[in-house]
Amino acid sequence: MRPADTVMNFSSCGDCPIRERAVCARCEPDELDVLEKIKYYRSYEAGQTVVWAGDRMDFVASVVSGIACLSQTMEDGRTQMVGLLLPSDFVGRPGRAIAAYEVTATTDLVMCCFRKKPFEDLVESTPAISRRLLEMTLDELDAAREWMLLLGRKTAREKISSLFAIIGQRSTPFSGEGMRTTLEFDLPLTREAMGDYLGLTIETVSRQITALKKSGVIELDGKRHVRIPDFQRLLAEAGDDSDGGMPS
Amino acid sequence: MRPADTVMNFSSCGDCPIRERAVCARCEPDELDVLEKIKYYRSYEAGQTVVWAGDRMDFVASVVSGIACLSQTMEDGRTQMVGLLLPSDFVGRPGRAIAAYEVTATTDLVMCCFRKKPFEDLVESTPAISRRLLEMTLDELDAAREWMLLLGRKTAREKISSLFAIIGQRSTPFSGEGMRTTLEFDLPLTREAMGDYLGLTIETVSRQITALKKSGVIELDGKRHVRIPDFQRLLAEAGDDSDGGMPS
DNA sequence: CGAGCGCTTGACATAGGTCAACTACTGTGG
DNA sequence: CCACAGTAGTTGACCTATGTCAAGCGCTCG
Repeated sequence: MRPADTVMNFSSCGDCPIRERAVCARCEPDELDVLEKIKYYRSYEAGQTVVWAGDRMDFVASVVSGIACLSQTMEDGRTQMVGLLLPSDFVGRPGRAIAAYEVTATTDLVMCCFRKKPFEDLVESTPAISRRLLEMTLDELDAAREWMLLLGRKTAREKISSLFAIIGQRSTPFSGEGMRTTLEFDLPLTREAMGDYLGLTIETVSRQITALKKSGVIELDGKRHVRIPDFQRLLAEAGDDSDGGMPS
Repeated sequence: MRPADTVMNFSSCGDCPIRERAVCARCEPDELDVLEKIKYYRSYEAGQTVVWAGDRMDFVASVVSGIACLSQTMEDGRTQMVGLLLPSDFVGRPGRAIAAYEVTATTDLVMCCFRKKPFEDLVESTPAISRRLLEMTLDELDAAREWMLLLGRKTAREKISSLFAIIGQRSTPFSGEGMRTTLEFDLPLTREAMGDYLGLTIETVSRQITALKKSGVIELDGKRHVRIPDFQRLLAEAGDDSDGGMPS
């Protein structure tokens, strides 16, 4: 089975949908020209594995569209997601040849890949890239630490609420109009992926979603479509001090 | 009460004990000269708070000696440690004015501080610093993700074993001689700090330590001194695939 | 139609949390 | 030197949130 032939209705970095937020966001036109030369696109179908932990990884990449998961697995099969990669997020570590985590496509996925060696050289020579990379890495570190609080100290109900708050906020991109009170989105994750992300079993995920529905915090339309009638209420359930858990 | 007057038996960057690993590790002598001008030392006693979450923070710093903890607290008081800062680790985020986490001195602590604005300018103008900072941030991100697996999926016994494995390895600095089978160190953390780090209560920490002692995985001398007769056995108890949980 | 997958629900088990008592130190003041 | 109080840690009894195991539903695909 071949990678999905995702429609790509753009051709050059200038029209790229993640131009403003990806690792190349700060590049000047001449720097983009250099990037163009070493970049190529790859598509994956939902469910496919992009890289296995321990594999040699000869590229780094930006997520262009779709969602990818970064996860870690213990010998006995317990797994923990350690990152949820949305469009513009960066995959791979410059300077490391072997992938530390498994990367899987959760939905159909398009990535903009750069061959590793040339990209590493560019990081060294192009401050616009290395600065942006540092900034993005610091953001990821903050997100990871936020997640540590969730994993270590929150209850199952708070965990689910937090996840919905994050997905809700990120899937209503820059609707700057303050915090809209009502919100609607499709869950891009299976119950199992949610469990792996939250450190819960699939059954607990299911039960807590049902419970949140019963108390009116969320409304479901089918299994995947979620409506949040009162976003502040959701944040309260998440145990968050009103910022939805995404420090910037 | 004033900060502890810790003995500092070095005076310039050239003799600094963390010269090889800190954010300044890659600097040339002339670059160090610039750093010298904006640096100053601060000491804290065990237990003191270095910065409160939400406070304005006008410096960034390297830990020179002692141990600091980074932690996050929810409104109702639940707290989670999100970082254990050992000598050479970096504190603060360039580009951010407000501290996102609380920083406390767990032992007596000496930090090499840089005023924030001049340091940020240096990061922009000195590739040796920005590169090292990126590298250190990526390492921290890896450590945070390793910790997410621990918090989300490990049992209490595995958590304690993992913590001991990490402290054990880091406190036997570069004894390159492979993995010595036996190992000995002092715990720099109270039971409470361990609980906050591992997402456990103090009682569970205590019980699991007792249990590990009973099964002969560890030996105690007083409350704080730990001896590991068989390090491989400890790693096995930690559920780690033999690397002690510190990817580099 | 049957198989398989994603999800839900129930009954039950248990790891870890909670509450409370107790020990062992350590420092303070009389 | 002796209370004394305060801090750090341990242990026990009990409780509950979450995991485990098992059954079943409602899709979609072949």
